[in-house]
This record gives sequence, C-alpha cells and structure tokens, in this order.
Amino acid sequence: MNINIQYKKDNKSMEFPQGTKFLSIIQGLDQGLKKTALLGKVNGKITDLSATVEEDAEVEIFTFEDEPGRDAYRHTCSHVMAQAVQRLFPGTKLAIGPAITDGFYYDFDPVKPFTPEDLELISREMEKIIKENYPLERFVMSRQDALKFFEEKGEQYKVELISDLPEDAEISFYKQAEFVDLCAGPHLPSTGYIKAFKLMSLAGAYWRGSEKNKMLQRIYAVSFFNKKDLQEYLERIEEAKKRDHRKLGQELKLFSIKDEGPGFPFFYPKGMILRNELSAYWREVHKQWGYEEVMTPIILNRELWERSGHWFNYKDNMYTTVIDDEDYAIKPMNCPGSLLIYNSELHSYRDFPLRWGEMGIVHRHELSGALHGLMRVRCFTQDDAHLYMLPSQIKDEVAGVIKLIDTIYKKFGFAYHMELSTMPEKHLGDEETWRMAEDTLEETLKSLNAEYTINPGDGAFYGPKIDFHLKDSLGRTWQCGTIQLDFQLPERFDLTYVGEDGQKHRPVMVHRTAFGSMERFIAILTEHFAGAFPSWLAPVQVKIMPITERQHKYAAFLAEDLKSAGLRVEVDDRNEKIGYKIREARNERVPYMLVVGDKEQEQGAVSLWIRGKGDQGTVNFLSFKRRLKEEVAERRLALMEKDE
RNA sequence: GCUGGCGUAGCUCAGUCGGUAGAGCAAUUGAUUCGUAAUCAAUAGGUCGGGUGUUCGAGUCACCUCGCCAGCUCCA
Repeated sequence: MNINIQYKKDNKSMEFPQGTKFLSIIQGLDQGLKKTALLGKVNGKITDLSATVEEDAEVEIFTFEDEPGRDAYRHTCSHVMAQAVQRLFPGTKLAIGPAITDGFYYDFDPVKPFTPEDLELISREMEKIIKENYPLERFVMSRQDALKFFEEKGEQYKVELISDLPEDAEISFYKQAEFVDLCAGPHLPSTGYIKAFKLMSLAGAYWRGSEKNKMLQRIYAVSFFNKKDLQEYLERIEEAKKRDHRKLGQELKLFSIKDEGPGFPFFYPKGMILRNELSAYWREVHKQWGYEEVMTPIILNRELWERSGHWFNYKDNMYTTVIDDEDYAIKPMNCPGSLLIYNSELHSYRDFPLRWGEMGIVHRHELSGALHGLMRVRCFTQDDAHLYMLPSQIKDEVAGVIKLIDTIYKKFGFAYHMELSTMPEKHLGDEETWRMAEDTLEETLKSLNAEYTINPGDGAFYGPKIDFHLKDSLGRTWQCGTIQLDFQLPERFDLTYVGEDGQKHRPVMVHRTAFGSMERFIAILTEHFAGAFPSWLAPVQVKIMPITERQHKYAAFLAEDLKSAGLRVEVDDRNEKIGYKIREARNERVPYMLVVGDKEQEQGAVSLWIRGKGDQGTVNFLSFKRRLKEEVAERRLALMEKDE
C-alpha cells in the first residue's frame, strides 16, 4: 500500500510505499538535502531519519541550520562520548548528557576522577566510534523492565530518572553497538554523521543541580557540522578571550584585583575616569527622569537589619562588626537606609512618586568560587534607587523604569534580555501578596509589549523582580539592571503617607538599578568595546605626538588648548620614532592621535589619526577641537569622520 | 563552598632525571632627532604564591594553606 507524503517546504506531494524509511523519503523529496538532512518532522512530530513512515503525512526536514537538527546532532555526539567513556573507564556511571549552545556535555560519576589527559584518550575513542558508523536504534521498554535493566548495570542515576518519569511516559532507549542509554531522542541515524567535535573542559556539576547532591564530573564539548565551522568557532573563542575585561583592565591600566583583597577591586586613575564619566551621565539622566539623590551610611546597627529581615534572610552574605560592644553590619543593600530617610518625615499622597537614587557602596560575602573579575565581586557600588508610590502608580512607575533602563542601555549600544523572577523558597510575606506583585510586573511588561522569560523562584526575598541581563565577550549573561517590587519592607518599617481622606495608608516601594553595579557594568562595557571606548568614556581622548624635539613647544601648546576645552589629552614627547608612538597609542586604544612635525607646526595644523580608520592626513586644529568637544558633549558612540 | 586545573621578574612564558633560575616585552641609563604599528646598546630586576616535610641538596617530590582559571551552586 502506498502513502501520500506532502513536503512542507514546497507543498509538493509524492507517493511512497508504506513503511518507507524517512531517509529514503528525503531522497525522493529533496535530493539537495540528501547529505545534510539530520532529522525529520512527520505530521508535526519530530522523528528520527531512521524511523519508518506508516501513514499519509506532511513532512519537514531539518539540517544543522535548524535548531532541532543541531540539537539532535550534538545530542548524538554526547552519546558517542558516553560510549567512549564507558569503553575506556568501565564502571563509570552515567547521569545526563544534553545538547547546549555550540555543543553538549555529559555528567559522569567516574570510579576515579578524569584528568585532562583522559580527554585526549576519550576523544580518540570517539573518533573510532564515529568511524565504525554504528547505527542508533530506538526501542522502548516497560517501566519495570527499564528499572531492572539499569539496576542490574548499577546505573543508579538512570534508575532515579526513570522513577521520576510520569506514570504514562513512554520509556525509550537508544542503542549503538554495545552502548545503551535512556533517552527520549531524537537522534541521528548513525554515529558516522558526526564530523567535527572537540572536548573542551572538565568541570564539577552537582547531580540535578543541587549542592546537597553528589558532585559529578562534567565534560564539556563543542561540535559542528564540519571541521571548518569548528575551527572558526575555536578562533572566535580565542578572539573573545582577548576582550576579557580582566586582561584589558590590566593592559589598559584601568583596574585590577589583588591577592590582598579577593573580590575587592582596585581602580586606577584611568579606570576612575570611566567610573566618573559613567556617574556623571547617570546623574544627568536621572535628574531628567525626576530623581533626587541620597546617601546612606555603610555601617548600620544590627537592630535595623533585624527589622529589615536581612539579619535572618541574608546573614550568610553579610559582613558584621562590633562597635562599643554592639553588633553592626556593613550594608549589603541600600534599602534600609533609604527607608530611614523616608520615615524621618511625614509624607502626603501629593509627594508621590518619590524617586531617590543612591550610588551606594555595598559589601556582600560571595562564595570564593563565585568571584569573577569585576563581574562578581564582594564590594560594589550599586546605582540604586528607591521609589515610593501609591498602589495606583505602580504600573506607570515600573514602566517608567523599564524605559529608563532601555534608554541607558541603548546609549551604549547594548542588546539585553529581560527575566521576570518569582517567589523564592526563602521569602517574607504571604503568597497572595507575592502573586499579586508578580502579576503587576507581568502586566506592565505585557503593556509595553516587552519580550521576557520567567525565572521561577529567583526573586529577592522581599519581592519579585524584573532582571535585565547583558552578555560578556564569551556570551555568558550577567544580571545588571533590576526592578524589584516590595510590599514587605514598607510593612516592616511601618511606612505611611496621608491620603486624600486624611487617613494614614501604606505606600508601595520599588527598588531598582540600571547599571546594576558600576563594577559589573564597567566589566561589560570593557568587553563590549574590547577596550576601545567611545571618546566620551576614553581615559585619554587625544594623544599628541611630536615628530622631533623641535615641536615639543607646539605640542604642549595644543595640549593646553584642548585641556582648557575640557578634553583629556596626553603628549608623548618621549625620544622615540613616530611609528613606535603610534603603535603604543593604538595599543592603548586612544581614539584620536595628533601627529605634529615641522609641516604641521608651520601651518598651525595637525595630522590626524583616528582609531580604526588610520591616518587621515592634515586637518585644521580648531575645527578638530570643536568637533571633538561636540562629540564628547553628546556622548556619541561613533568616532568622527575626517570630513564633516 | 564544591569538582578539576594552574601559581617562576611589572607582563607573556621557558626551566629535561631533584644539582642552586632564563628569554622576549616593559623599566632604567646612554647614544640616535627620526613623518604614521617596535632604533641601537648597556644596566637593573626573582626567598620560584606562603608554610611544613622528604632529601646531602627542592622551582621540580609529598602534605597543608592562600590566590587565580573553567564549571556547579549562588548572584548586581
């Protein structure tokens, strides 16, 4: 009997005998995909290419260009790795091995920990398995048989996984040669499909992501459809490493972290220029958006932290000290201080919304293994603000903050994504209030047509939040901006305002940051621009380079002139050749170089070199100065062109 | 905190079998006055992260400790 197959791509249909393998169907439908097809979809259901088709169907074909195709490819690759590991290290127990961005990993519980040398062995065994081109066969077992199968093999993690599957779940397996793994699939038809992979690193990972469980050994790998793409990926990673803010921070003399203070960064003179420029921009934009600024103490009495709930909910992260026999805490957050300012006078509904910003220095004890350059430190300055408002103003205020953060991120050309984080296990207040707060945030996001994902259980202990994530040079994301709705602290601090009715009411509070922290933001900024900051942020905006000693006076005169215009200038009057000076200034990522020799001096001109564009020839000095002043005043991202 | 790896000059790194530490860049000094990515020469710089042990002898081996890197957990 024949079945009718309709190809979704071009809507053409063909007849095939019932039970034809998907692979053969592809040959008939789309010769061009014969070599690149990895996975199919039959009547909306993802299907292995080795499966047969039994009924009339609409089909789709996936290649490595499609996410399902890529995932299946990498997932099969992870099975190959697991097979290699079990061949080389019998007794190694298997946990899970999914596809991830750019590759895959597999978590193992080995008899003896793997070493980096083992990766080489595993890699070679994988090559063998790929060369053998074992077909992957799918089959199902009853729950009972499946449990028995893995219990006999001593695969305790698989037993646990099966036990947690829903009652009605089909328990499927994939087998290649002697290797069998519990797996929902889908998979490639055979191991020979794998063309390029590289085992990258060895790392610990808790079973099921909980630190209460045993730590397993995870092998990370990347894989691509061909060797060239793999090579390009590896080169891209190498390039990205050169943008690492920890490396650039040192090279550009911006900041560093010393052994004497793990997690407590040092900012050098050039790094302080970045910080101060960012702060100045921040103050300017916040003033425009109706914020006032406050400052609260770094050390405050224990009683305050008990009242705020931090002493009981955040103590592990707090540094404490004793003053005159009383306990004090170094603030991990700025909110309690802000609340004390609020309570120091009476408020009317007419005052709202109150928006109080604070560049607040906070200290938090982070686990030593979590520290990461400037991205994750133990002392940082939050560009915090606390907003006090009527319940009826929440949506407008939250929407306003979202727009403000968007404005700020766009200024730097950052792409970001938002997450809505909901009630964590450890929290203050009742669930009903939480759900209401979560709903309010979600409704606000929806009203702005914003794209976001939900991050369950990741809210602050006092309220749900909207987080803004930015990417570092390797694509890892870091939470920067955050908007946190808080019904708890106003309660705990008994905040009130006098309403229209003359009665006392409870205001609502919003905590928020835009940069997140100066430290993390500077790290992101450094990696984003690879140290080549726009001129308004560049520690040195102009470097003046005389060709010989004859021009030293002229160079000094130009420098003074630019400095008096508020620009940051250095003169490189060392006794070096011009090529050497240019090379160094380039390495320092100085946006503009002015080369002055006899010719320029005679004309009262300068020879301009623009970062990324090279030698621009002779230009008029006054017009250069005017244009640079403008560029910096407007905080433009792009450097100027030679001609206006 | 946990798993694995790594700590040698300011930076990047070499150092064999355990035999008393080396290069390039940077720095300093001198010469050179030069036109768009490295002028030449000389000099100086290290309790080999710290500690304890093994040994006639430790950068090298063992143990402890601190820090860093990747990841997990956690987070701005």
